[in-house]
Amino acid sequence: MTNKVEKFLPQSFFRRDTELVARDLLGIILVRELSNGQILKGIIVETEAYTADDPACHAFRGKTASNAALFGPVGHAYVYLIYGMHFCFNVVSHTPNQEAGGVLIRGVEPVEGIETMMKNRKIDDIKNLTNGPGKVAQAFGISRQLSHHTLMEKGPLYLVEGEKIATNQIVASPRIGISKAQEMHRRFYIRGNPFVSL
DNA sequence: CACCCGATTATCT
DNA sequence: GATAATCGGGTGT
Repeated sequence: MTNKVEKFLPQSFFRRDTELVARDLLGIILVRELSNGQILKGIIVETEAYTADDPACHAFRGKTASNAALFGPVGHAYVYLIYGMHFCFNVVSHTPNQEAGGVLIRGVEPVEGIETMMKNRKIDDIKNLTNGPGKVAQAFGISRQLSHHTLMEKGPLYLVEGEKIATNQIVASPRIGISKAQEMHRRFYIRGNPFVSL
């Protein structure tokens, strides 16, 4: 009869090497609280790490108005519009001696609020519901309004602890859709999980 | 299933 | 004017 208490992630979790955070975010629960009080939850199953010294990172050419969140406090959200029509959600995380960095959330396994996610996505097929960064954002109702927002406390969008993923179940591979630094293996996913994008 | 391509717009060159 | 950390629909095998 023990109540399962949601444990938030401390700032120290995000103030570490971005690649390590990307690995450790696998298995973490993403929680969305809609304005009507409805809760959406999903387990993070696919991530990508981007650091300021990486040519593929939005922060590589320095701070601008659009990538400012990447330079802001760790444990907050960085949301941007891609290809004029999709939002992508990142978790700001980097070591104290780096000025910027973040982890792109590419895939989650839906846990709660699946009906609402299907409505948001205007599809009925669970396999295509949240297996891609734009799909996650659409299913969870994440737009740029949530950029800069903290993910470390109760609110419209936050992260809580989940099941620990064994190291031997984590696969590293090249990142998707980038034209630079394709040789770096900074995409991580849970082996065999059906909500991994590729 | 694989491959190709158009949609749509903020941001930077 | 070109590009972009994507998606989904179309065509052909």
